[in-house]
Amino acid sequence: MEIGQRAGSGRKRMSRAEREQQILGIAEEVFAERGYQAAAMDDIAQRVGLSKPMLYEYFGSKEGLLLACLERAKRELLECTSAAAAHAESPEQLLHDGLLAFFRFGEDHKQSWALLRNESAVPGMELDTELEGIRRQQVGFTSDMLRMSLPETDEYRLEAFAEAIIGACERMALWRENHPEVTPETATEHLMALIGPSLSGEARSFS
Amino acid sequence: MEIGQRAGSGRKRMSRAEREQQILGIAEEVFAERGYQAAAMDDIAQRVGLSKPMLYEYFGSKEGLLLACLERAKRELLECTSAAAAHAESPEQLLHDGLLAFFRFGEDHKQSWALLRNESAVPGMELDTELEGIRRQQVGFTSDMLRMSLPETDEYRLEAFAEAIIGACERMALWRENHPEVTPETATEHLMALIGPSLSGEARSFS
DNA sequence: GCAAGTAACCTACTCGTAGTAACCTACTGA
DNA sequence: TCAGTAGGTTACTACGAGTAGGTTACTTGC
Repeated sequence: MEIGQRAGSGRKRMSRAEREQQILGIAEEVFAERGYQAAAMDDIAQRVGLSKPMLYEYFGSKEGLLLACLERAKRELLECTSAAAAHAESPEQLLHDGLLAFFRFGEDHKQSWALLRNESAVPGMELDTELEGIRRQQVGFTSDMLRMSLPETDEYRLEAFAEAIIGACERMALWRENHPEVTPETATEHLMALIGPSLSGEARSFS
Repeated sequence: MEIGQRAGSGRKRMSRAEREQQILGIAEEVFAERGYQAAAMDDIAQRVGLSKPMLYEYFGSKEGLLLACLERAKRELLECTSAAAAHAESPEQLLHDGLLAFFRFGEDHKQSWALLRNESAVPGMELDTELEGIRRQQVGFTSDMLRMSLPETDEYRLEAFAEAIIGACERMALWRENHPEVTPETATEHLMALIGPSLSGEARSFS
């Protein structure tokens, strides 16, 4: 069957961990700039300077590769926001700093953000366990911040609030893309104006 | 080249408009149950009882077909919410009724909702003009509701609030899928508790 | 009633890309 | 020095989006 075999001759061999990180970086780049569908595995492999089957060896499938990228990006985002909120001095400022860090993340890590904003472009089930775990962490982290402001509130409502706030953030981040004049500071200020009042004082009940 | 040609013999011919609606219905079904990627044009065509090229004749591409489905679903959603809000008697109730209608939509139109919740699964640019137009309408409609509660507020902030609230709704609707015990009424109550306070009285400013 | 025109529809392809089988080679350590 | 293995390859298959080019059935003017 005449199989040629000179291709890898001059190339550098890397350890699994090294390659994994290198691939993730390049894949994030390609996914971010072309979108999930249009990004071809062959293309990614070529940019890495490797052949396609290696990508499958490392990540199992195209979806698996995307998932790994998303996971890394999400973790980064979570780290940014929680780090920023670490030195807050009041519950209110805690939330404020977290929001601000979130909006700044989009500007400081354009590539990761481009990936995350299209997250749902992942094809089949987004019920990936690993990813869901990080999502839970986000919600948990947000709930924790809220608990400072609303100590008497039941957990269920806290979680609902957390989901709502995360959703609001995501959508506002998207909105900001069409309105470059809206700075992270302004966006944060708007959001604080919307949800701030309910956090200072008892949340009222409408039934 | 021996081209066969008995396939359409017993089938009904339909006018363009008729077929279009029929195709949209079935495509929505297939997209909703399998997701965008996994849905095959051949499969949709077969269920319609038509051959694939006709789908391309009518909608240009797979993405075009999805877009048409989304458009219809979004219009339905907008109609539901605006109809529900029509008989409200106070600004507060206006918002309440709109939110409630939104959450109920997910239960009453499961199929359309399944489509909308995966909206971003549309591959390339989601900058489709038609779709963007409907999105603007949603934001506009929400802004209008808010304007009743916050007559003195500048338009920019109203739009920001609208985007944030829509985002919060979407995310809470997703959250509800993992928590079937949360009724539309409860979800609405949570959201009203979160954003209600800032709508009654002057929105404060954090700087 | 019968062309001529057109709207609706078909079969049979091409082509790109995800994923796989089967094989190779450089480095490691006993 | 050579067995074992981690890292790598080429050359496929499978499948689905999109297309070229032809056919059937309905409509309309004469």
